[in-house]
Amino acid sequence: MPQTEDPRSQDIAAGFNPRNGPSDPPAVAGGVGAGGDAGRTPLSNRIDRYDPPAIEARWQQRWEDDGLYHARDDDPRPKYYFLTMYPYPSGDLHTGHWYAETPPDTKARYMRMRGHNVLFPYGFDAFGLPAENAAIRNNIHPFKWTMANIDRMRQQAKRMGTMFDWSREVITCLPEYYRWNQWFFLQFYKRGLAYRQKAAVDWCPNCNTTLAREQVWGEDRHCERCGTPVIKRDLEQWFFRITNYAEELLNFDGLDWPERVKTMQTNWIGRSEGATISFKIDAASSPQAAGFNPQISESPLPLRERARVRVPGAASSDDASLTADQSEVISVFTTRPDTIYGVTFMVLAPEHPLVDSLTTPERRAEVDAYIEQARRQTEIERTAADKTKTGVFTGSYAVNPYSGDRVPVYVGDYVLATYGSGAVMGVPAHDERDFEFARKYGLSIPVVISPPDPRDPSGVGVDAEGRATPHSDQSVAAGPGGVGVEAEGRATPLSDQPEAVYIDPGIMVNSGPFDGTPSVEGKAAVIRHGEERGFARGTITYRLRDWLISRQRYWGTPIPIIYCPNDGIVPVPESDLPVLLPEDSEFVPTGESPLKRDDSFRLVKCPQCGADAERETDTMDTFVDSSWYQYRYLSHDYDQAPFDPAKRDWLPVSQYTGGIEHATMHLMYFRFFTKAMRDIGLIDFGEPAVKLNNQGIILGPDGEKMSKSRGNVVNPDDYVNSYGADTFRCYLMFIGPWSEGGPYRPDGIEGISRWLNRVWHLTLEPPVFNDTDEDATRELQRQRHATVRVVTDDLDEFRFNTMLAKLMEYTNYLGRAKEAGNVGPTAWQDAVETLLLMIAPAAPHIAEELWQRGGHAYSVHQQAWPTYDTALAQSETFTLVVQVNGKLRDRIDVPVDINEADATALAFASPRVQPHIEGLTISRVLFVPRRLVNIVVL
RNA sequence: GCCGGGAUGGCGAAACUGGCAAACGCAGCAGACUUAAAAUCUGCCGGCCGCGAGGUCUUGUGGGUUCGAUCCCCACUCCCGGCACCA
Repeated sequence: MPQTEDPRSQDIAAGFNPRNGPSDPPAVAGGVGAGGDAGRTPLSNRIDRYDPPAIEARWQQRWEDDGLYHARDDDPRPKYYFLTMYPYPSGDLHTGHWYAETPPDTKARYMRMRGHNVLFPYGFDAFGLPAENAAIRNNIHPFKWTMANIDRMRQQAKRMGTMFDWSREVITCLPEYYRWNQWFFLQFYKRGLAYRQKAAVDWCPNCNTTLAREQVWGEDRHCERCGTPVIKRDLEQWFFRITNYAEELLNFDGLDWPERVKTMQTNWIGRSEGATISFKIDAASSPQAAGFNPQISESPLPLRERARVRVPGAASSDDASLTADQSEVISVFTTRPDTIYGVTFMVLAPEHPLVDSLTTPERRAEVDAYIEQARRQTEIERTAADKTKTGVFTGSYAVNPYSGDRVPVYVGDYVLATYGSGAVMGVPAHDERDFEFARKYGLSIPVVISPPDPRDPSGVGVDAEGRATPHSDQSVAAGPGGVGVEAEGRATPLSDQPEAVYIDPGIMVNSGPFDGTPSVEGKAAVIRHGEERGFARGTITYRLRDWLISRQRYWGTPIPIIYCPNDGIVPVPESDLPVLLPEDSEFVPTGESPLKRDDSFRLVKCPQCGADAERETDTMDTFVDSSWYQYRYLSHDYDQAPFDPAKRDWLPVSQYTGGIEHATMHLMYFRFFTKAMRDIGLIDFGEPAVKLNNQGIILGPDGEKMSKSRGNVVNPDDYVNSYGADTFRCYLMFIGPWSEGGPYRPDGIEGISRWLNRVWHLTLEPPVFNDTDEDATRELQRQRHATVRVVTDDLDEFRFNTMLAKLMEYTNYLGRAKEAGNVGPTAWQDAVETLLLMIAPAAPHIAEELWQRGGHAYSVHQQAWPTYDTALAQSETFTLVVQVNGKLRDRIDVPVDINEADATALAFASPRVQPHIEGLTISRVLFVPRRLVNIVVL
């Protein structure tokens, strides 16, 4: 048994004070896990006390022996694919797993009782760093470590009493699984969805690997897994082109997903509408003859490629016309084309490929030094929002294609190389960053947008009629200490220098032909103007970056690529898959993947020319594995394709559940993969899961994240051993709304335990029936129907806490009815049966036990969910609330169908109401059927 | 800074579409059972005033709408999450 294999749980249990503790021998000895047929042995000797460990072990064995939870492909009932995020096999099934998995199990069991053929599979996300770290630390092979953990966790998971269909289990580190990761990679490569590129990428110095942008978190840009701040490194890496789907990923039509997730993904994708505008380099100032390096100007701009420029309505999406001659043109992306006449400088990111060629000889030393210091800074230092903007002049000028202004070109590290085109136009009057930059370097700050409201205190340039007035005199020269590289072109006479930026919409001023145009319309007008003349175009830019999947680690899927001196990048032929991860690689804590030093893996012949070649030694991000695992569950040993197309009618996933922390990681990749699979032709739908529900995070009793180092880990085994799985399951659901999570409070579990004990005794010790009272019997029936209604609604909506509250209320009511002994025996029997059916999803073991002991046919989990009749659920009377001026004054029991006249009459007749209305004028009387009467007095 | 979500008894929480605030449970108090304890059962359990009947206040703060507001609107405080020099 797993609990005896785990020395830790024993240690902790020793100091634990359970009700059915070790010193308290079980009522029936030898029942626990004694044998597979224990559940089939009729219980002649009655267990009079509720003994969860004995009951639970027995039923778990029986269910497994019977294959009760195997989902059958040919079952005629409507299919319902219920998926819960599979766990990483860390070695211990902890409270978080219980919290993530037993409430969904409750819902899945409920759906099954509602008549669906429910597939509820489970598996293990088996590749990943911890296995490799354990290998380095303890000299255990990651495979052994992982498989041992899986064996252990599988046993622990079975104690949860879930209806997981273990016959479909998926383990991602097995070649039968990961060969399909490689197969997907090859399909993606064929279609340009997988590509290799050198880029400045995020590197975790602790995990010794690159990370995807999604896996870098927080203000300090730390590794999502280990918390270490990441650094940037220039590396050749493999990417999946998720940005191809940026626009489609913004569309959540038909998806029943939490708003929170949709919002997070929308923000993450970060769509911006604007324009790409080309500024020509002013030939007179450019060091063209000497400085141009054709290699640089011809090298692809990674930033531009990855910014997925799209042109709505344009005939061609090829932006070559804007950028063909990059040596002479700087492209910028702006969301404010309406401010184009306010440009007084340009800033290039230090990594921008034009920086070198634009730097004049006399500026060279300063620019090189600046770039060097920018490179030395960490990502966090560079992107700290409160950092002062810095930059250096390159010596070159660019020409504003709209105004003809000649503006200086700077290099500044506040411009990101990875967004837009890596260059910005500086509009200091209408952009806070540009304003700061201009102040610092003494650049002029001409106002080109005027606030629309003439009474606006900062409102300059709007006349009495609210129309804009020309602003030929708004530009101003440098502030004190300015180094002063002044834009040339138009006159910029002295005037008031704006004290603050104005970023809101307004009226375009000082903007040539656009003067007087509202800025909102001006955006389109400016773009149109530029498009007609070939130096601008409407552009949509996304913040989303392509998914970096290369990992410099051993324990992952080998990327099926060979590098040949003759043929370059050569994909491994599909017939050669899987590329097996070698088992005998040596683990040395050098921070490098063992694959790099494993010649028997690395050295191969080129599949095309036979020359000596090398394999890619990086492995794939483990998020690749989880991007499509739901398909593999359908046919986990199918060897012709990722999944057997004959099983398609399970798809897509009907209900998915998992932690909110995956909103912008797994859940983005998960959607991307399904869309890519659709485009490959494997499936005919574009979203992986119709409905999604997230659970919150269960915290330690101290309200902090559970962690071994904090010592606040709640070990489920302790509670399961003493209270039973049913109690622990229900308690986790009772704590509060499942989507909220929250601290685990160890004392609260007593209440659930008491409740299940009450259910036990209530069921097994029927009332002594006295004279049957018709009213009491009818009330019993009403309570039954009303409870079924509430519990059904609550389960439909994932409201496990209120479902359990209602069941407790019903149990309490039954307790009183039993005490009174005045209900009919048949009605009582129905009432108790219904109770067992309703607790079956949440507390499957005790329900099964009591169901059997009640003489019913096995299994309670194959019964239909109880139905209710709305009419029968309704009471014949209700409590009429009587208010005077909205204040409660009396409550009167009245028939449900009481009419207004009668209700009002009763209200006025009430002795409690009288004193509050006596001598006062009645101004109104309100009657709300089935609710109240409110008497309004003056 | 921007975008979400939230704030209700000693605690976790509930309250349908604007209609009895605090269901259900924990903790606490009192009682029954017991030689005693545990377990179990019963009752009480937001604040203030009152012997009581009852009155009065109360859902983060301040306003508003309404016969009536935990719920809708405005302003604010605090907490949590996401994003953040994204042009």
